[in-house]
Amino acid sequence: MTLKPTKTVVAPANGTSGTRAEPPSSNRAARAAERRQAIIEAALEEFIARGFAATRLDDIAKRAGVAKGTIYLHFKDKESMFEELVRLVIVPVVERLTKLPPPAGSVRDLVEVFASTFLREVASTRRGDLVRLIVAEGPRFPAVADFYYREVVQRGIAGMRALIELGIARGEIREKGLAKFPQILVAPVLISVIWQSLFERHAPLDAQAMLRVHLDLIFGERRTT
Amino acid sequence: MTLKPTKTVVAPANGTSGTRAEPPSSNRAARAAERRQAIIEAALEEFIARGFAATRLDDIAKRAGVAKGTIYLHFKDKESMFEELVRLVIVPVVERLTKLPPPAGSVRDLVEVFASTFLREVASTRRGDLVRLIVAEGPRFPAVADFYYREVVQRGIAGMRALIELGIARGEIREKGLAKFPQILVAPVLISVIWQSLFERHAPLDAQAMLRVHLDLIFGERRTT
Amino acid sequence: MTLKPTKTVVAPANGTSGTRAEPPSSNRAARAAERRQAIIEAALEEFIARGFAATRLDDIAKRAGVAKGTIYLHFKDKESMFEELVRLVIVPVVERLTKLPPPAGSVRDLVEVFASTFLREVASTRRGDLVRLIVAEGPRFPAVADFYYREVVQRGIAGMRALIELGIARGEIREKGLAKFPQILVAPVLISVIWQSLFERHAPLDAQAMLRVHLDLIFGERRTT
Amino acid sequence: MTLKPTKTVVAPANGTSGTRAEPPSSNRAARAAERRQAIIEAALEEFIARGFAATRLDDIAKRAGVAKGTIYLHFKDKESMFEELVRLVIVPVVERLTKLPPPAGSVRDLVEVFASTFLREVASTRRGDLVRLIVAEGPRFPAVADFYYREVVQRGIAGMRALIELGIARGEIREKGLAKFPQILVAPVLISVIWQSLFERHAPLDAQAMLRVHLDLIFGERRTT
DNA sequence: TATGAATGAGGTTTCATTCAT
DNA sequence: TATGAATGAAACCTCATTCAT
Repeated sequence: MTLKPTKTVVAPANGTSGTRAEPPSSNRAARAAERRQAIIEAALEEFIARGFAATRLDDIAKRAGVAKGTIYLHFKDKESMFEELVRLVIVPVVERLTKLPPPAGSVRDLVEVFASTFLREVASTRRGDLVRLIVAEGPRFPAVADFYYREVVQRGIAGMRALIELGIARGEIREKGLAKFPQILVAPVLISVIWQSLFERHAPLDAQAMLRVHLDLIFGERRTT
Repeated sequence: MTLKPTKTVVAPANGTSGTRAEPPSSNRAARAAERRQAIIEAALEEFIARGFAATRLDDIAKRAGVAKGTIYLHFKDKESMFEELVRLVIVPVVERLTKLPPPAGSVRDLVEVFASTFLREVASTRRGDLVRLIVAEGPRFPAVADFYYREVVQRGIAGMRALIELGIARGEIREKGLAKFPQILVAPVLISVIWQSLFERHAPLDAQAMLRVHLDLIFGERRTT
Repeated sequence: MTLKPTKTVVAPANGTSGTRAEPPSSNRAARAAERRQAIIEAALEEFIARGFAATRLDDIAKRAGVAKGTIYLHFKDKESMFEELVRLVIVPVVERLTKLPPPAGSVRDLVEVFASTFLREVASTRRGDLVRLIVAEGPRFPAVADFYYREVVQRGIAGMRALIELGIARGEIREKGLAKFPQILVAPVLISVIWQSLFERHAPLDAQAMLRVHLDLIFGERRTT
Repeated sequence: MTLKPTKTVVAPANGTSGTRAEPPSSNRAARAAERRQAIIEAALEEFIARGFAATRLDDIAKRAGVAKGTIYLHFKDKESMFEELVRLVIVPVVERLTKLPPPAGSVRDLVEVFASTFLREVASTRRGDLVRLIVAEGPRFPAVADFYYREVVQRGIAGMRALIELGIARGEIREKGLAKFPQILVAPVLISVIWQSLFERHAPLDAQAMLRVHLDLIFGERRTT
């Protein structure tokens, strides 16, 4: 449950840090941090691809380019690796989103910018699959579901609700009941994420377009596109 | 929870229940069908509770009250049992839903009846978890995802689209873009299902109420409650 | 801690039970019991030869002629196998010893018969090594030490004390303090057991002769050898 | 196998404790010897507490306050560390005991002083557990058993035998057979050591008192306490 | 048809040992 | 000399699958 703040290893003076498989970087601590990062990324890929139970630590190690034992220098066991992983990936996303919008312009613009950013940065990336992973494993990992609820869902709902109430107050939103169910606002975004994972090859979905239609429903049709 | 379309197992009239000391049914074929049904139900419970990989055939057998070997008399292996299971559970639901609506009254009424039925019969039952199970395991079981897409999603989308177009034609629905994204119509329902599984203990969600608000968005506020 | 009374599988009607590696005996239960017995014997050998930690379940399985998994059909894990093993081996020995002596003749004769029996049946057999095993692993297996104390040591001490007091009352034993330390009576026996395990190849020890000298010390020299 | 009493580690008189910030000793050699001693003590504790196989070098290192790698600067590997350890601990004890008694007074006094000293210095200290450790690991470490036999047992037996023969010659000991089995003389001491390790919490044993009773058996009851 | 004991491949985890720093 | 991150062989244990009864 402790958060292990990713060992904010300040990139060593030489600029050669960063991407994987780099030649031996400056000091030991930095190399360790690199390995850790490689493990995290590899684990995320594997967990997303196979789910928790079907993921083999062997594969994670191989993908990360480390020995199996090395994983245990960074994580207590498979289970806590999974839980910590979710935190490690979610936290920076949440941080970015919370400090995002300089609240200017109409509520609709605000929502649209926000949702578009989310779609761009989450829905169509590995992090989108993470959402599906949480949906999939949540019931078996209450700690993960709890964390996700507290850090993402609850805050998200609260933020949406504030926006909706602002919209209602300003007359941008007609449907007053919406304030009770901010989930409706983000429903299509979640649908997009899941759709991409499961049905993209059957029928691609233009998430951005769908989002605009949804916002039209809420805010009324746009005059100027 | 009991699913049994199979209920056509009405005990045939012969009294030859003889061979051993079993209480309920009569001939071998019937007993086999019963066992099969028990296995299906047990497997569904277990798969939903733990996911595919973490489910043990041992537990399924125990829950079904049969020996482990018996499972292999009915299913080739764990994987095909899972795939077949999804079909077995989905098919009757789809059948029921397709022959549902005596198409009378307004489109909104139609949608509302339909969605309410769905919420009642699916979202708040074991079958709701099945949806989450498919979301969870879909990527590892393309056959399942494909089947689900063909049988449920595609038809559902088509049906929704027809309804939406009818609504637009009749003037009940203003937002014409909706016909391109019928997903929006069902988005809150899916949200409900997922919410129940993951966050119910944090914050219960009144799915029916949320649905009404959503329909208000689409059809305009109801005059008479 | 439960004792699992060795599944007193009454030897099947045919006399072909018993020693290992027998061709498939009558019924399944019997075969299972045979396997169980083979595992117990193999485990005892291995634990004695290597100690708890250094013993590999793989080797036990190999020696017992079963697959690794089979062990887990009979024992929860390595640790409880070890603990149960000690019980399984000790119980019958204790039973035999407790119902042993038809109390006739002098105390010395009684003690000598008893101790000789013990030396013959325990000290110079695999069961002697078991004593050393318990000495070795006792501190890490309090449950084993406790069981051994309750079942063997405490009873043994009590029995010895009764004998000693009888000897004192009859005038066979002069040293009255002995009743407070019955351990002295059995000390040479234990020494023998340990000596055999460790130093036999350096200098063999005639346990029976040593025992006689020790008894001479206690009861006074024998008139007739 | 090298023996290094090393206790010549008296800090040399130079004050050049400089290089880093260590409190106690002065030059490199001295610091190394200190570390070595710390490792030895830590290892002894751990081996006694857990046995050879279950002891982790990690724990030894931690307890000794050195890094894991440092151990390998002093010992070839775990196994030879164990063997060397036994020697290192036993040698000084043997030395002390061999040069102990200025042989004066009765044989009984001699034996009593000797055994009491042993009980005080060995049986009730960490070194007592070492005896149990040797009993436990002896069969797997012939080198250890051999060494122990040569250095301790053989000498001890010889010494005891000499004393016993002296006692017999002087008429202090009646039982002539004792000379053939000096083991009897020390049996209660060994019993004490083992008893302390295994059963002390069940029933404490007054080793000194037991020893006196035993000596009374051999030498006849004491007239004057 | 039904059983469940038996199997053994394969997974997670530990830990003695090495080696670049 | 000392470190401790990294390794990977090897241990324990699980569980899908088989097959004699």
